[in-house]
Amino acid sequence: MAPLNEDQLENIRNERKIQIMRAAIKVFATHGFKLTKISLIAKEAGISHGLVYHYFKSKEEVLYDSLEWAMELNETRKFLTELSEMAISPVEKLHKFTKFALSSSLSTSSDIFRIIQHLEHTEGVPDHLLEFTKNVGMMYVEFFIPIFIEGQKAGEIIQEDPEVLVGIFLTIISGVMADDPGWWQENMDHKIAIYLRMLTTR
Amino acid sequence: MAPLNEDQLENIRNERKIQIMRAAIKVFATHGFKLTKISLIAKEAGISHGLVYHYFKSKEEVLYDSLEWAMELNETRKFLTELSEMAISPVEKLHKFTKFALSSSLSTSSDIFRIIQHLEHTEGVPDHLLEFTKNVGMMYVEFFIPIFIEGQKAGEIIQEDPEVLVGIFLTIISGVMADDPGWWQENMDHKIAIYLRMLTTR
Amino acid sequence: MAPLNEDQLENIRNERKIQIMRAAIKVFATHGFKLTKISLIAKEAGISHGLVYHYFKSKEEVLYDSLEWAMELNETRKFLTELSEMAISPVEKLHKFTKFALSSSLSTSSDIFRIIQHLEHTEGVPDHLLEFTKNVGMMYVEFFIPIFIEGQKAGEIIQEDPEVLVGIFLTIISGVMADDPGWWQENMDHKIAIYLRMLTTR
Amino acid sequence: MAPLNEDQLENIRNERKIQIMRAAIKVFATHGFKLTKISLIAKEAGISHGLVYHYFKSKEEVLYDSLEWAMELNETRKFLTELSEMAISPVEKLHKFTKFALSSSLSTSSDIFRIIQHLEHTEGVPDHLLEFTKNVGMMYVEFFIPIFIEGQKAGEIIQEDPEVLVGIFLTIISGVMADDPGWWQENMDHKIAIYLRMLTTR
DNA sequence: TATGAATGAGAATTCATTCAT
DNA sequence: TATGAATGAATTCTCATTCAT
Repeated sequence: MAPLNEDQLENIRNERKIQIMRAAIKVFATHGFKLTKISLIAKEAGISHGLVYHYFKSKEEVLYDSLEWAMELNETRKFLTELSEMAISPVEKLHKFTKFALSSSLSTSSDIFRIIQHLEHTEGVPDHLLEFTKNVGMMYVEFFIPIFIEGQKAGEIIQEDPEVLVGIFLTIISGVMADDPGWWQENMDHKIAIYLRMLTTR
Repeated sequence: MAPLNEDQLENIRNERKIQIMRAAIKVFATHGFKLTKISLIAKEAGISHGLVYHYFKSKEEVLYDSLEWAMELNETRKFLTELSEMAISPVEKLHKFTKFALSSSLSTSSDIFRIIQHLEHTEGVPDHLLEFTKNVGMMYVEFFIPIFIEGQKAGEIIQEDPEVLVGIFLTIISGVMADDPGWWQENMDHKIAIYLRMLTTR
Repeated sequence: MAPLNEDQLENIRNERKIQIMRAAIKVFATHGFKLTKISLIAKEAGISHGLVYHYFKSKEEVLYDSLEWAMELNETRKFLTELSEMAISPVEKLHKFTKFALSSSLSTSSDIFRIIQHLEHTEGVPDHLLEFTKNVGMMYVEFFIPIFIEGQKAGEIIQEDPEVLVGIFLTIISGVMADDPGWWQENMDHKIAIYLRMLTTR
Repeated sequence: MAPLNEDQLENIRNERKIQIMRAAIKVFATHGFKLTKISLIAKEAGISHGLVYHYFKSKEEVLYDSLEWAMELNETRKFLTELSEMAISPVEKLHKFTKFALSSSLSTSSDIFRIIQHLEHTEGVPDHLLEFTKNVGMMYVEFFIPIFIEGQKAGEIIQEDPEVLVGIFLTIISGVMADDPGWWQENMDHKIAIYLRMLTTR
């Protein structure tokens, strides 16, 4: 067999990396940074722990690269894009988003959420990671502000400072996702409807 | 010189123990069980790490005793009692409670909340601690159910299964307290008012 | 470069384990369980203390596995088998055994003896270890009873309850091995001959 | 009441010291030096652990002083003196001594034995303690040599180098005392009689 | 003289990281 | 690229010793 050419090698390398990062995201989300053992990531990825250090310099780099990678292919971002293009009312958009956030507890996107929340409450997080988390938060806010304004224009959403409303809307979702998403799984639509009453006119 | 008499010793012992437990609650709330270092509790309490083991058998006992102690003097419990006796409407009670929960972020009561949430999401927590956390949760639910029913009778609160309403009300507060209480400090009354709209009739 | 193949790894692993167990037996024999420091075993084995935990879960497991391993290759057991097949008189067998036991003071077999005695006089030894020690003791008794009976039939050994005789014979050897085997090295045959007079007719 | 005079104070002081030393001998005999906790001695003596340090500089001094004290009032020494004055045959003396040694397992004298044996097998024992142990050993040897010679003259004891015989006699007793005195308690006279057969003519 | 509170050195164990193969 | 052997820093817990009262 001819030796693999560089591109192919690069591909293999990338796939290995992705395999590790996918595992890392999952494990970091469950245990947080400090309590995540490299050996657990390795096990989850089905490789030896030594190999992790061929692709990443340190545990911290595993985290950082994994987050970056996860954000790039982020389903949430995709979901937001799709959402923005849907022909439904603003409040229906909020409903859909909330449902997505709470029900996707097993997907990468909620894992990212959880990791970022961990980081925000952790001391000694390196600057570039902190900045990263801020940016992610900002992305959401900037996405929802126009939707809220639109909702207010349509008379669906109450007349309050949109930033405050988005803030309430997102901190609560974020808190709930981190705290007890399980509770919401049953009768989710109904519960979300109640939840959104705080924002809607009648 | 005569040794200290029994009362004096008892006092020192009690005060030291409380001093340690107060520190422990704070540190456990910040870092969770596993990541809390005894040395940090000791530092926070201003004593040597060895002394902690003079008063407690193990890190786990520090946690358990501290939680028990904190629950006994629990401001939340006291607050609930006072609240139940106030001559205000049910919704106003919910408002007051929410405000108390979110504003007391620097006090012991929110620390307890946070610790218990940590424990609930942690594997390998010993049974007696798990039971403890369940009981605390139950206490809140049982306190609020009657208030919601009363509110529904008065036409202030929407006609939904009270258990579901209490569930939403408490999971959100709990999640928010654990996640980002800081955000709520500014303009708290206003934000709470919006928050409660999800429960209230118009 | 290719990683080591499975056989090579298995070899390294086994050799290291044996290297550690050999060191452990020696150190446990000298200091007993509690006072044996893992760091000392590691030093004796020429490795870092961390590596011990790569091969064993805990100090207790080091002890247990080492004993098990030592018993399997146990020279004493081998010696007993050989002894039983020798064409010599029962009393000569006792002589040979005693000599073996006392002269092998620097070998693994007396170390095992010593460790087991330590364990028998120690509180809080886990059950599986206790059982282990009992079995070893029983093995010896069961081996010697027939030899004593044979000696009695041949008129070489005095007519007393064989169990009592074996008991005296073994407790003394065991005590002496643990206490002061050095004293016996000089003129051993002569001393043993005197020792055995307590059992023999004339 | 008049204050106690100096002699009385000295007496109290001495009694306290003795109370501690008595406890210490017992505990050291059971656990050996390193594993003996000062707190356990204190408990056994019914005092606080702090008080031990009023009477002794260190754990080591507790051991040394206790041994010295125990040797001075030593029942064994007394027993030896009495024994030497008894109007019985040398072999009967050996029998009586053996019985005393093995049956006094609950008395101070066997505790001393055990402690000394511990020390002999322990590294890093300070010189003055080592010397002490040697002297004790010598005392026994010197006491028994004449008895053996007398026994040989009387034709009761076999014609061998008395030093060797005393050596065998004492190392075995010492070993057995340390190892498993319990086994001998039942039918002791009978067992001792067998034991002494190794020394006696027929 | 007496107590037990307080300290800190030392030992078991875990785990990120490096390295030989 | 891949493995897991090897190291050592960090953390929990114990206990001799000191000290305030």
